[in-house]
Amino acid sequence: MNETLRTPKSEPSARERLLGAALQLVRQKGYDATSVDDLCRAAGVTKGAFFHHFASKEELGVAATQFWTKVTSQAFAQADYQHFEDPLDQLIGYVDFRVQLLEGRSLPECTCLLGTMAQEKFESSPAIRDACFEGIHTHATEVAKMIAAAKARHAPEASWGAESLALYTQAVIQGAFVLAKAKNDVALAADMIRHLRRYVELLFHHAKQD
Amino acid sequence: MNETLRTPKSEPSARERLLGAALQLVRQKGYDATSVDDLCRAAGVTKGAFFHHFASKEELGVAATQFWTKVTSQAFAQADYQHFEDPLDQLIGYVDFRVQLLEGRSLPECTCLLGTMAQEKFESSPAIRDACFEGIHTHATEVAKMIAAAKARHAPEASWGAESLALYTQAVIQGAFVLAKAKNDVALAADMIRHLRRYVELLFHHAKQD
DNA sequence: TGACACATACCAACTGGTTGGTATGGTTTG
DNA sequence: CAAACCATACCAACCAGTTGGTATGTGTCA
Repeated sequence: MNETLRTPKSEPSARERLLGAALQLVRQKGYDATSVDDLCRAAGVTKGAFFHHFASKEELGVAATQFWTKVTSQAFAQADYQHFEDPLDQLIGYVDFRVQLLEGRSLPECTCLLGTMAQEKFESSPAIRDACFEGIHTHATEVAKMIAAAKARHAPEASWGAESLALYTQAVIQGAFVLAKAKNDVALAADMIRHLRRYVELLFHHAKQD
Repeated sequence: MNETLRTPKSEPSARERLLGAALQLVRQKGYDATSVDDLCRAAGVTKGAFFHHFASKEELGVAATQFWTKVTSQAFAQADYQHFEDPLDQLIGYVDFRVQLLEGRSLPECTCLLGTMAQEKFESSPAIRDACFEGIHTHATEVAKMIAAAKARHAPEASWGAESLALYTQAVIQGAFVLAKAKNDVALAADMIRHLRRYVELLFHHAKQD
């Protein structure tokens, strides 16, 4: 809870190194296949340090989702599309940004920790499942704000809901990752997200023509 | 290779029982978390039988994807939408059918083995990854046939490709499963797939208005 | 027809290695 | 000093895979 209170400027603490290793390894190998020893090795700490900071592997899993949400939300907060005036431009800009995030990255680097862990642990660990959904929901809420504003301005009578569409954007992105992993081809994910872009455009064009 | 040559009418062989158990358990607990002992217990056979039929756990994983593809493709072949005359009606009917498949089912029962395994093993097992994509690709090709026919009749000038859209339908469905698992709510998946339905409608309505 | 050869299907018990987790002791820091 | 931090050594449970064996065919040839 009192994170990063100890090392103001120096290198990250063991806890943060473990969390960083978790973001990498879990996306690469999956949660179950990533052992505590793997995490300790990658973080350069021992098992004693691990269980000093986390009561269990599951607790690290939950903490990793929160760490992920913190790190990624910072990246989105600094993206260019945030400065667009028209919320519809912001929304389209967000979708394009999601495509940009794929460029030059390998699959483990550009895919989502939350979707990976949720898919694997939804039954066996409610704590991790809920933590994953909370992270997704947090992000989707930000997207829903843009959508709600764009809807108010451009399509106030539309039948679809802003939150539902926001969740849909996340579903498409998660599904794009699944298919990209299966084909072992990041470009496939970009192709899928471009369909999402077209859908958003059609939703608003369609509304305008009403 | 010479499957079910031995028991013409009686109960399924150990091999098929193991594959059936794999469809259930892997969707429920994931591939790594499903041990060989788990599979043997569920199938009512011993470990010796397991390794008589499969050289390794990975080989069972590959066989399970093929078994899954066989079973599910039969279900789609018998669905009502196949008899619709207009290929666009078929396509919409297919999407609606995917929603129907969710009703009254728990998450492990209605989600896709291929997406689950691909997400988990895409890095650690190329054999399983490729087998998953083959299954997805096989199904997507069937969907692409409907889309291509619908496009030829209703939107011949459309800029999007039939195969790309077919893959997109699968991406949406996979992503819907991921989010549904995270929220632990099958209804969310149905909501996502209804967005897909709207997208398809917009694509063809839009083309008609050109 | 009967006997031998061989393959398939399956089982119980075991093995070496890995797993998440613990017990304990030492070191740094406020 | 006391608390936070971290290392070493260790454990019982579990893992995929192996072993040596039995039971039941199935094809072949005298």
